[in-house]
Amino acid sequence: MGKYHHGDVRNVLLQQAENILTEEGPSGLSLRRLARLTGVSEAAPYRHFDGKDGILAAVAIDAFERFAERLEDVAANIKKHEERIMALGAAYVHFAVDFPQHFRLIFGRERPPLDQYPELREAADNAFDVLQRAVTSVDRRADMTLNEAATAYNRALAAWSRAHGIAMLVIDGMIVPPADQELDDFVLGLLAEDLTAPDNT
Amino acid sequence: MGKYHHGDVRNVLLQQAENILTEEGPSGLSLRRLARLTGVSEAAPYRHFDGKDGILAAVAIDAFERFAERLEDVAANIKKHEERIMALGAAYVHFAVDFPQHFRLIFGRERPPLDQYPELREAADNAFDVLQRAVTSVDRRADMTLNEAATAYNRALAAWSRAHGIAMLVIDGMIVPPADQELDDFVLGLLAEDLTAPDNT
DNA sequence: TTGTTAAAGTTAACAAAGTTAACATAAGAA
DNA sequence: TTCTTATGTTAACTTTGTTAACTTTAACAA
Repeated sequence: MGKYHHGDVRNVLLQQAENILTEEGPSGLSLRRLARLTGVSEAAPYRHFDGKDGILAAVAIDAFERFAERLEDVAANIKKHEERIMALGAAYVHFAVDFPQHFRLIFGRERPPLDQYPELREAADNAFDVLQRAVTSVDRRADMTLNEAATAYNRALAAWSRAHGIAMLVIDGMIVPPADQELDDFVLGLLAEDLTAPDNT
Repeated sequence: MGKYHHGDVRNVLLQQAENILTEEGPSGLSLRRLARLTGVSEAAPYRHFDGKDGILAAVAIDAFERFAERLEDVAANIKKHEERIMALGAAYVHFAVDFPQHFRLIFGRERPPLDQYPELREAADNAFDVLQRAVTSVDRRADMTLNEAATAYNRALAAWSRAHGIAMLVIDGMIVPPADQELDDFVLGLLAEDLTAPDNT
């Protein structure tokens, strides 16, 4: 009775998986439910994916690519180094807020192990390379001292971890961005805080 | 045949749950397995906890308390305000590294909803209060202007999110602290980075 | 002491999930 | 055409969360 070989099952499954993820997160994504929604038998997904982790990996690859795209867009359009770092941080958080479940998937425990999915590892590495390059591009001069290079690296880590922390806490609802302010401005303000400076005004 | 009322089942279950969590994370924690390990029937845990979420909540409460204790210890022993913020950040990350699964539990999606477990909410609020107080204590003067208060708040958020980001990325293996440096020093260095400063040395 | 009751166990069952095995069909190569 | 492979299907097995129904123990009132 079922239509065999309608040729698009893999894509339909993936799209449905996206939908479920977006609405309910990885925990709501059950293979059987996915199959039912797609109108296919409950074992069919196994013909196209390596079990549940396989599907999650595929979705995560997609998410990484979208993430990297966004960051690249921002990085490409801003010439000044300091500004670019900041804008990247804002874009990082903005992505998390726009696609919280995707963000959680690519950074959380539900993400399938990178070692088992080479394409996933590639997608992840690519996304972080975009960050790394954009943050350190100006600083990576041939005549850098070791010390300077280390400092540039540290700045990259600092920028990254700050953005990441804000992103996590915001999508977890532990930090609530003020309603009367653009999200990006709020983030830029937090990124710019200097904890070593004396606290006047 | 089974010994009835040996009186300590709840505690034993909780301790075993701790063990499993520490070793395998929340996903490895199955109620039935827990019961088997404890040497009790598979439905017994339901007499002591409100299902799986109930057990997770109990473990999370414990984790929050340990977390808050650590932070309080640090905060109490450092008088200078700037130093205290930094030390708190380091302690925050240190806790995450020492108890990654606990940290993930109290901040991740596996944590049962706070609204359904008042004691859990209380434990969470308490932990964050410790942070908030320690970071803003000096700044919360009666004669503060609105602007000054807002700035103090922002500094608290900035410190928190930075520490949180570092913690997350380190326990996820995306940032690897240098082996030749104390973890605390590494964290302090990252916290102190000022992204707005020009990048010399 | 006895009888009652509530707490703390138990077994047995249900539904849902991931997964695999065994079988069926369609498409395309030989 | 026939054979092979990719793609489906159904049916089973295992584990898990959960609940219902029953049993035992401890505590306590009479």
